[in-house]
Amino acid sequence: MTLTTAPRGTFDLMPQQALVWQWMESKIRDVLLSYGYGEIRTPIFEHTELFQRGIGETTDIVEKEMYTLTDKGGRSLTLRPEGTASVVRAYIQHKLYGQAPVTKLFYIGPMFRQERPQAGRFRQFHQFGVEMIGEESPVADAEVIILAHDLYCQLGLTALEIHLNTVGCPECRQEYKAALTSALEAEAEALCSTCRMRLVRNPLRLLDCKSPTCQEVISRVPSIHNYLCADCRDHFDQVTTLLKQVGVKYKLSPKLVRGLDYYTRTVFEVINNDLGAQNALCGGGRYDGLVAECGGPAVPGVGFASGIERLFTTLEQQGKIPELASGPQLYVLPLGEELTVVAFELATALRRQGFSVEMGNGTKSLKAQLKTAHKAGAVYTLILGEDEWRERQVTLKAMADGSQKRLPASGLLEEITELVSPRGPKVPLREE
RNA sequence: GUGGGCGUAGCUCAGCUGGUUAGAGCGCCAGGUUGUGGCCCUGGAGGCCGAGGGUUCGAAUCCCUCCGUUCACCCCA
Repeated sequence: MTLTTAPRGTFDLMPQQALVWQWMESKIRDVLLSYGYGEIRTPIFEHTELFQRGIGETTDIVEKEMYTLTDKGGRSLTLRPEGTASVVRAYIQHKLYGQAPVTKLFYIGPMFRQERPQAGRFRQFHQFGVEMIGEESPVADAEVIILAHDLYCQLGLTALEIHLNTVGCPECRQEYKAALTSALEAEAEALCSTCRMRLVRNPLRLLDCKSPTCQEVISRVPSIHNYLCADCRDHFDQVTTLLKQVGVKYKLSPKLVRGLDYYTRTVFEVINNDLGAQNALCGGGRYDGLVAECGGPAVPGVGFASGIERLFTTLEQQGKIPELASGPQLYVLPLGEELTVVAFELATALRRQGFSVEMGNGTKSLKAQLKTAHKAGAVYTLILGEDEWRERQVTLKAMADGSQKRLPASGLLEEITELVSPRGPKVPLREE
């Protein structure tokens, strides 16, 4: 059983689906490149410590979701559970801060978290994400949010919500945390057990607890917006102003805090409410302390990560996945075993001219082979039967309307070139 | 890690309160057309009914255990 089943929470992408993924990936790359982001490909695993330091020791990801292994040299390595830490590590390692004031990078690839799978959640899943490092202006926050918005628009998606909030800087957040804690301690009895834990360890995370009784208590608690310092207040106002300026709609979500420790000031999510319980298509925000925390200079950063499986589901729901035909241009169809060799030569010659060509099994009937060609989505079939081959001719049949005509094998290439253009590169003919 | 649903043909699923050789649709293969696909008709192949144990004269059906899967909680993409 285990031998013939992909591990829990993982899946195979079969050829038809892989076409769709290639399509999504190329769209994503097009948009990100046009916004000035360069692709970075980092290792799929890193030193465990990077994630512990970067993401935060008390986060769920680090506490219970990492795939960690010890290699033969005794090093602790971890399959990356997210992309930002690796990008920041590479940024520091390659001293990109010395090359330009602002660095704009994107990544796309698999991530790994050991959680129980459910709708929209996998153990190996795929994300793309952007990181803009070195820019502290709110313009950067706005650019990143608008990029996410525009990218989804480019893909044809509608009815998505942008949820926006700020979690302040370490200073004003500390004040807010204190206020929050004292406000909640009086009512600690009414909170759920995990929230009572959070009250001590990370009171901010308590805000988005889904338990109705907790929410009832939380609804009476002061908002972080009353505790922001002047700079954070100003920063957030400018972000919202910029979004309004370019007509990007958002919802203010004062209880949005996000689960990774590195966020400062702006945090946001893009939500698709039709996705089920795991409805975040993308999440991100500003992380002004992360680069320093990871051993680099004190430079600010902002970015987001977007789930590709969830993007796929959303595209599917909204009917935005185009037909991606994959049938061969030509289907060479020999009748009888003797002509199979001739057909094989012909198919090879056509492939070397860049045409996509499939070939039938010459021991099967014409009818059976035509059926196969039809199912494969062939545009034309080339029938190689004894009758025509006696005169060194083949029958070219258009599958769309069934029309067909005989052609001399010698002039075949010219005829075909007029009908279809090659999909692939020409292989140079070898010199005799 | 916790809880609920579901595991029957390649796929989607019937199979009532246990009762002889386990079914349908789609797909696949072949034939109806001595060399012509799509539509139609006919036939065929294909199942240790998730695995193991138990109850019973008898289990796909009832009970237990395990495995897988799915949804939800926690949390997140």
